[in-house]
Amino acid sequence: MATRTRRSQRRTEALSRERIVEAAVELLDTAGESGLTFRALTERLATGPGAIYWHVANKDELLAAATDAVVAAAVAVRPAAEALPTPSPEEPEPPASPQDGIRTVALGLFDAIVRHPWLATQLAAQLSRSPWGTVTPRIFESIGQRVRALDVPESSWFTVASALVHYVLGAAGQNAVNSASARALAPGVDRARFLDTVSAAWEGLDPDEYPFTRAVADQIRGHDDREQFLAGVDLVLAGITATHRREPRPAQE
Amino acid sequence: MATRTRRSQRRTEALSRERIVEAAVELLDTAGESGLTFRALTERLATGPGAIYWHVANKDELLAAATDAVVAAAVAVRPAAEALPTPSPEEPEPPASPQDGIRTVALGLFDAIVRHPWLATQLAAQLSRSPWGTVTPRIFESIGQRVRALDVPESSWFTVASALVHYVLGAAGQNAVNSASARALAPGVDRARFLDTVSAAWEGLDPDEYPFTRAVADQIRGHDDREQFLAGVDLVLAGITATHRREPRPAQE
DNA sequence: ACCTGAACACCGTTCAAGT
DNA sequence: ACCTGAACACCGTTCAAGT
Repeated sequence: MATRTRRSQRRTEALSRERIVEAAVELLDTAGESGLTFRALTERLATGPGAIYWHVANKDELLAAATDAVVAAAVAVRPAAEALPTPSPEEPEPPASPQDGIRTVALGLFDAIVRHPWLATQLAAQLSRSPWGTVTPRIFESIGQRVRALDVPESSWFTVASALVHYVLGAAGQNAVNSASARALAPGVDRARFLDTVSAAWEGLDPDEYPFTRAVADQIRGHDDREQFLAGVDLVLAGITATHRREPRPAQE
Repeated sequence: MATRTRRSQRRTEALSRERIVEAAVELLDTAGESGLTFRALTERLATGPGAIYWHVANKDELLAAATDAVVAAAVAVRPAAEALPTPSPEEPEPPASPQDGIRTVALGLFDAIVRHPWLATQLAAQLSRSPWGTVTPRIFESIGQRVRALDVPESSWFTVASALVHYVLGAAGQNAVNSASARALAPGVDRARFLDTVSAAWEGLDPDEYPFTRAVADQIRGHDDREQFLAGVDLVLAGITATHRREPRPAQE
């Protein structure tokens, strides 16, 4: 169907790395990870594979660029909820707490993964392939700046920021795709029915091997992904304040 | 080189799903994710592709099975450090705290990812593709059983266990592969030099955009992955006990 | 400097045919 | 029931050739 859709409509705009990455993200969003091929890309951009390879080294680099673009947009969000020191010095809104800032950044990443389900896998791949890339520092910095504003000794900045980033990525990665896979697996089925399916599957597990999972199976039914994600963030935040109190409690070995 | 290594040595053993998965894990360990192909697999098993497809539906299922096998072994570890109620009722060792149990399970997964770097990406892929698969319940159950032993109200079991699992997967995924990529990227370079490279790269970032990352760049130099991973686990554990105290503190909206 | 498009090596998967 | 292996469709990547 749609036999050879010629997309020569706007051959006007010159090809650029930016346009290629943009097309890649669109392709990933609409067709999934397996949908991003150089063939599909050339058709969409009305060009040949050689043209793409002029701007991008290979597919890995393209995936990294797509991931970075989406992450950059996600962590750069400075919503109304969080009032950072504004460029315009007038109207000094009451600055939000660093905790709220962290919640905001975390939710930004969470929502980004919901919008772009492929991000979960790509994030893991990117972070593991090159921690010195652009993706890691971007996320780390965004969280870290808020950690600095917390009451944490400088010697623990790295550990605390890392813990937060790790939780956010782990949770966003798993939680968020639930909603996506609910859509993907059964297009007509809504979220509630999807959760019912998972819940039922868990209740069907072996009672001897999976007592806990079975016990909480019904808690999954009504739960809200974002709410639970935030509850986890708060848990980590509570751990930070509990661990790094005013009085420097020496580690009692 | 090694022109057509015939592996007909032990054509004796019959092919089985188990042997295939085992070979797949070995291939992933030695040759990386891109090294696992049906061609390499058929050569290693001295068979044809059709034989493999008789036991395994497709590559995705094979990857899922390989992931599950490694995870099962990782969370099943019951080291001497943690004394669960033993099958043999004599010699009742002092039972370890649930916190220690959680640390043990977390470290087990951490170490598994260090030994099998491909696990980080696969875990993200597997968890996102099918939360109703075997991998998620396995990890969830292992952590959850220890959560139940903590002083947490039942209504929070699901949230608390999820938070722990998310941190562990996020942290293990990112942290662990650092050591692997250090080896992969520069075979002769040891870990200390690798950390130096990352640290130097972070120090070279834009001072305006990355003040925090630059500030902690030198903290990365001497840090121990496992130690930091455990510090994060303790942070979450501290948050759990701080949030769920004896006196049921009503949420003051 | 930027783009074209045929060509190549390789991959996952299928299937008629064997035992 | 289990295995063989040729064949197919498709993929990432290259490169001589154009402008």
